[in-house]
Amino acid sequence: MTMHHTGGRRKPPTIHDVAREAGVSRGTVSRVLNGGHYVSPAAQEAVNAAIRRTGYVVNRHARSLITGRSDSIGFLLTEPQERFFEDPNFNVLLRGCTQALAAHDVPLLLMLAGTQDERRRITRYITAGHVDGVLLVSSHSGDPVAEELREAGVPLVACGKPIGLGSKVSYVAADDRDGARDMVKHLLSLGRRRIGMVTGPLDTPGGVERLAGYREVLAEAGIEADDRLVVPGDYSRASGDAGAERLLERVPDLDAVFVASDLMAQGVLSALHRAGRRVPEDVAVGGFDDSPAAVASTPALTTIRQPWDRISAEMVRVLLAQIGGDDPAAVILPTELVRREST
Amino acid sequence: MTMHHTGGRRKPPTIHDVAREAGVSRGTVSRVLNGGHYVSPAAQEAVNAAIRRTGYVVNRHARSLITGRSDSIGFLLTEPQERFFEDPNFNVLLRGCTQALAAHDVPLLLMLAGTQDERRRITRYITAGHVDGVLLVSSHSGDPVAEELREAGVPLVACGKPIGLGSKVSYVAADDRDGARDMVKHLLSLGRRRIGMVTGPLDTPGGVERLAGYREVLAEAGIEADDRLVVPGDYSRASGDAGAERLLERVPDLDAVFVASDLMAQGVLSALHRAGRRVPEDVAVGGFDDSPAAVASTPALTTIRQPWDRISAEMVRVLLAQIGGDDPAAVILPTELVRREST
DNA sequence: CTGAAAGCGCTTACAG
DNA sequence: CTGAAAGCGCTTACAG
Repeated sequence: MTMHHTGGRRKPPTIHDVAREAGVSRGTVSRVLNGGHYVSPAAQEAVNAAIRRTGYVVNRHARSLITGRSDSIGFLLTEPQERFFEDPNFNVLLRGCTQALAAHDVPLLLMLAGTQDERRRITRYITAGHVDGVLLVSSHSGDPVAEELREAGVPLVACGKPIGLGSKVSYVAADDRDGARDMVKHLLSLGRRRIGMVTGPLDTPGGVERLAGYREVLAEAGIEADDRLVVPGDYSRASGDAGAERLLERVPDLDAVFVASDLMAQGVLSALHRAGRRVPEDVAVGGFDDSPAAVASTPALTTIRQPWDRISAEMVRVLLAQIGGDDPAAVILPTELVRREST
Repeated sequence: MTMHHTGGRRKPPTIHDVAREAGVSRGTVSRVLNGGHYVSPAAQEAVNAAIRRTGYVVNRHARSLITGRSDSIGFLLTEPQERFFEDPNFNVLLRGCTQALAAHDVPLLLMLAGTQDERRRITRYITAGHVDGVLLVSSHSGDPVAEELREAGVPLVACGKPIGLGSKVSYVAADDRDGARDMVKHLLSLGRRRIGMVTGPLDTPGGVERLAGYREVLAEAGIEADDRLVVPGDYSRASGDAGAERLLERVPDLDAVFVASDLMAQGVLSALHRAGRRVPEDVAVGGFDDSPAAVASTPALTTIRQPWDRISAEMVRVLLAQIGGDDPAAVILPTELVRREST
């Protein structure tokens, strides 16, 4: 079947070969390639047959050179990468985006920009037109990259609301506040009244919104706000562990904890275990994310499911629309309470 | 600083602009861009200054069109993706490769090929020259993709030894057999004698090698082989759980289990817990990978650390060398026993 | 509907 | 060391 020898990378057929094979001009081949408008059925067919016979695949570099589009999308991760990679949600997101993009036959370039230097280099690369648009995932969303890209006119959609950019930048996010509300209402419905919270980083929209939801529901239930019940976390397991310790010190009789991520909730579980508290008998624990960590924990975590598959699909949809000329748009997706053993 | 208006993506400067600005020909600019050979220091400097002033960034499409190289690398994931994405090692690997590549200023294209169809499409894409080389991660390594790519002469390095391809294909792997040996020796040194094993998939080199290491050490210790002590797993948590159940049925007095992955070991821990066995008092459990799951487990897992950061770095190094003309090479990296609470 | 031709931005022998 | 010129593989008005 293959005529070339091992290691020899033969020259792929060009549009010229296809044209010769089909007995038409290169222009006609190109027209078939680009939607088949203004092409007779006969020519259409001849070209398609020739493409099949020659195994022709378009040279994207040549095409991009003239169209000025790269036909590829960047998946840009800024700020502390470790945190993201540790986070199982990240996987689902990355996989979802890659798949959604593959369905449109557009390759995804993975770009990591953890340091100031890398950020500068990648911004340059992007604004030079090497990708048609960017899916942006950054934690601390005061991120200057978003603003720079927006200003350079690069189509962009962020995962989560970029702080400070309002709706000038497209984004897709789960309804963090509503999710938090659901969880705290659930805890209240169980009869818990001294409900602590380990928050996410408060310079992120997710962190802020989940805390806001928690406070709202307690206020609505007529429970007085108590600052000792709120401790900050950074989405890491360790911060959950430390947070629970502090909570226990300050409010020994607390009967529930709402934790802003499942990973932190694992830490909370450990701390509670060390302190001899039973979950959920003594202390109910609610997480956020419905990540694999939620099922892996003992006891399995009651949590808030973020619709990651939908988030990734929407990010891709909005980005492609924007590349096609649409204006920026924000998409907020509902969450869902998943009850397990920890409450 | 920026003169363009929001949303307007202005045309980036070309080599022509730089040439005019520097007062030289385009050829000279190109020579500076490509290493500065045969260029006078004066011209060199003038060009560099012009590049800085204009903010010029090379158009890779134009360059690739003529060089025939894409200056990008594909990270190809074949077979069941879910499993990989569930696997924390995958993250470390992907991140490591992206970073190592970024250091060489070459972008990484993430390619998922879970279905037959996708595999065909992506193979075509790759052999058409859209990437200069491929980092291949596939679980069941009877994978036809590896053979196809090799035959097409695409530079390729696999993660783990591709079954059946011998050393015709480059690969980088941890020393699975030696790691397994270390773990089983450790278990023996603790006085355990009825040591069960939950294997990985036996159509993967890792699965085969870890089992081989287990058997070797038991044989060397003069312990008679007992097939009831070996149950198959597929690296999923669920298969670990099920495997431990079967082990317990068949050999109720077993005193240790060597599990071929940390994720499966989590499942084993659950099953043991349900069965009322204490770990490590009644049954010692050893994992493999030193993934985050190892620390997240209760008790924390004694395990075998795979040097993922080195693996990714080596994969990139070998691939770039091969693209540069080197012959394929295999790299085997040592593992390390990490003692925690489960043994 | 279709062909001939120009041109995208770059690199690379080829003369000097 | 340097410029002029050809050409990489494609798309896109432009005439027919």
